[in-house]
Amino acid sequence: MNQPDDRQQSSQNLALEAAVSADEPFKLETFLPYRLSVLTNRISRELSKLYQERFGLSIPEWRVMANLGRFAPMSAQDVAERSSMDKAKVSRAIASLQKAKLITRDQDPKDNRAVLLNLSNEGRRIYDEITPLATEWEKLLLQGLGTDEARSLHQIIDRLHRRMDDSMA
Amino acid sequence: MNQPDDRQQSSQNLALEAAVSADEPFKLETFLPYRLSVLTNRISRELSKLYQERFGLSIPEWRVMANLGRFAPMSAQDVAERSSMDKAKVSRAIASLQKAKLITRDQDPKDNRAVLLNLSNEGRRIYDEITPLATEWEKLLLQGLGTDEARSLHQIIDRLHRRMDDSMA
DNA sequence: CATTACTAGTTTCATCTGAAACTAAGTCAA
DNA sequence: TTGACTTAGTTTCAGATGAAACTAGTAATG
Repeated sequence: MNQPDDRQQSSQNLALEAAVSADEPFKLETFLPYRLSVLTNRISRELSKLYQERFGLSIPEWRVMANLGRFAPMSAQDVAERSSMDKAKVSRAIASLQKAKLITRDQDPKDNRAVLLNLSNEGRRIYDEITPLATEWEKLLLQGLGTDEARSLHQIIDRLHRRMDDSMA
Repeated sequence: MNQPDDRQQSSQNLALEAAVSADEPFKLETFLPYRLSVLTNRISRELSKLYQERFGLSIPEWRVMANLGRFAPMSAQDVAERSSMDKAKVSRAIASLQKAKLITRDQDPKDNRAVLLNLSNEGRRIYDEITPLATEWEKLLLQGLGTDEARSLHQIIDRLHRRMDDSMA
């Protein structure tokens, strides 16, 4: 009746276990990439309401604007790098932002392939409207943490990025 | 062409700004939801190679398997809740896993709408092959952090989830 | 029981997505 | 110069996505 379950052998049988926990069951609920992903998607979904519902901006569109608001003039390539979005996505976001007249697109005099992106006046107006809301939202979220933890989180993110740079890719 | 941009003051001026004032420019590069999203997408993309390239599993498919490996038998609904994926996505992942014979799908005797999901033998075999690799990968990633930081990160994730539960949605 | 409301899971639809092909422009080297 | 190579950005294509409609079964109320 009781089917033998040999997939997880009791550790007595395995005197020579490697230290690396081959017999420990995999715990999804503490698997960090998974946890990060669940949390982040949740946060993104919620936050995106802020600019989707009220301003009709998609996430990629908002990201382009957010980058331009801070670093314009930039090329599409610059935006893609800074935002970790692929260039097709950036290209599409740029196209629709231009159609909505929220950004301007001028030829780069130094490189005829490239394009100089800026927020339009209207784009800047919207940017100036969204950013305080975003900041406010973030502040609300971070009230779940102590300032030490918030700082710590930033540091951890830095370190994980560095780790990815070095050893994971 | 080049409009003067008086909204974004050159950063030298800002060293002494009051902490929270409304006139501080929005700093995308320290905006936490954005940073989390960039990092997480990067991690997910990289990690997913582990089960995509070698086992042909998509991210949703692997998530379903990971949940079943740990908590089966479960309904599709259970999986959706646990993994924070919407039910359509789960449904599609289940369909393709069943086609690949990696899971079994039985009627729940207590509720004819619901379905009892389990890993098949083959599914379990693959699960048992992937999980040590995933664990290993995670360990590699976490070598960027001290154990204190890793623990702290888990706690921070918990707190942010709680914060979302309470006040953000 | 009926009627109504709800839940599990699937399907449809319009949109979004990433990868790769593509166009056009710049660079390099002989 | 020319040709080979690289880069910026767009487009194409096949597949993935989320929202909402839908089907079928369950629960709650009278």
